[in-house]
Amino acid sequence: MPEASTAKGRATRARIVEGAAEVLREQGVAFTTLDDIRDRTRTSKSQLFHYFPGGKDELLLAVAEFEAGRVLEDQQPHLDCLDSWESWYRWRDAVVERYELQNDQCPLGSLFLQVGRSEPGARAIVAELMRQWQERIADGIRTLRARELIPASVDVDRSAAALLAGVQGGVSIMMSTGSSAHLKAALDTGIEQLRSAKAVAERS
Amino acid sequence: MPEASTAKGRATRARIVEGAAEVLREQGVAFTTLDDIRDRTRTSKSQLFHYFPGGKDELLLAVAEFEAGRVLEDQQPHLDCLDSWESWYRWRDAVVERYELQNDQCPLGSLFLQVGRSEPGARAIVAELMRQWQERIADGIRTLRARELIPASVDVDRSAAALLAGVQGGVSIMMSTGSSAHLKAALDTGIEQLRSAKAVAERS
DNA sequence: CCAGGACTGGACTTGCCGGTCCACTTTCAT
DNA sequence: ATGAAAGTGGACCGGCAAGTCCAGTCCTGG
Repeated sequence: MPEASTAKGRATRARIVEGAAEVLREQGVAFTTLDDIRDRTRTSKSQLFHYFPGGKDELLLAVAEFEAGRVLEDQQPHLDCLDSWESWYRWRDAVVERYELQNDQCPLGSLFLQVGRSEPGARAIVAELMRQWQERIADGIRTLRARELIPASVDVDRSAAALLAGVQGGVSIMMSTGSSAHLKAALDTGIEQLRSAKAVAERS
Repeated sequence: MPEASTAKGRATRARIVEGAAEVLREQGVAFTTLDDIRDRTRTSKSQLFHYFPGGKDELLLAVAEFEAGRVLEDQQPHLDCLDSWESWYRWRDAVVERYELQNDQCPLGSLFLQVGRSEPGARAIVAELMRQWQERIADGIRTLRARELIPASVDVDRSAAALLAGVQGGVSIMMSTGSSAHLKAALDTGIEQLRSAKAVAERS
């Protein structure tokens, strides 16, 4: 993978990835051709193959990486300070809003399915995103525990895993139904479970 | 959509759908051609188009319907009697086992992404499956409430929605990571939340 | 037994789309 | 300034897979 060595080249490469991401979100991987991407990014076939010698697969992989980065970036500010119940609800709102905006397109999900089997790289990208995301949530839960908002008995990693699963499921259900009800339900019950953990612990 | 009018015809149609489902699970929609399906089902192009005049899309839709049916069928016995904590854990085990077996293939997910945008029918199938599935879970929760294992204050529909979201997310994460940890975490914390609801209610 | 429709086989067409090629222009180091 | 390397444009190729066609064969009812 020959990295572009001039400023112009790097700009073109970036333009391709971002433009491709747009088109892919709009049309879905299955219905997007290199020509669509070429049109959108005002480039030519040779440029596409110049920057991505591995062809479409390599380009899709780059887009997947790009999109994966954005997922966390968008939540960064909220994920960074999950230290009070209010902050957890702010995060909740941010997640819901983010996915409501890009109504029924989960760029990563579809990208993964397209490249998935052939490229182990795609799996790695998604797996790594999940790992980081979950770690951030776990950090937030640990903060709560440090502040004694929840008891020490809470299984941090399992709670984080469950919460993440709820978000993923909420999003994927939203894609077929168009409604964010499940996403909200998952987030709300997940947070409430944490909040109620103290009560449960104290009673026993 | 001319339904086959002879026994032989119906058998062939069924063979096509079931065989196509197999191939699709094995290779993924993106990498499956009509010829693959033709080979597997020992049929010919003309038969494929005879039974599915709408071409590949129509066939994929039929497969989606078939797969959707199986999802609920497989859980039917457990979903039907969610009346004790033990039964909930049996259901949990059944779900985990089911998805661990078909390791990294969510037939519906990928089918949806392929046909999705073009055919509103695909959305409808998935949405309907979700609706029914959630309703079954909600029924189970209502049973618990009727037996006073959980307090009346529990929001049945929201809890069911959250649980379903957790399952969906757990499955989709499993597809990229290969691990069922998230699915288990989501199911376990979901059920535990129900169990602890009584404690929380009594304390307040 | 014999029409007529249901069903089957597979060769053929068609168009799309990933990928290649090469001629050309721009950039930049010396 | 100049030539090599980087970057760009777009015509072209070739294969693949969806979809068509028609010539059959097999049921079924009368």
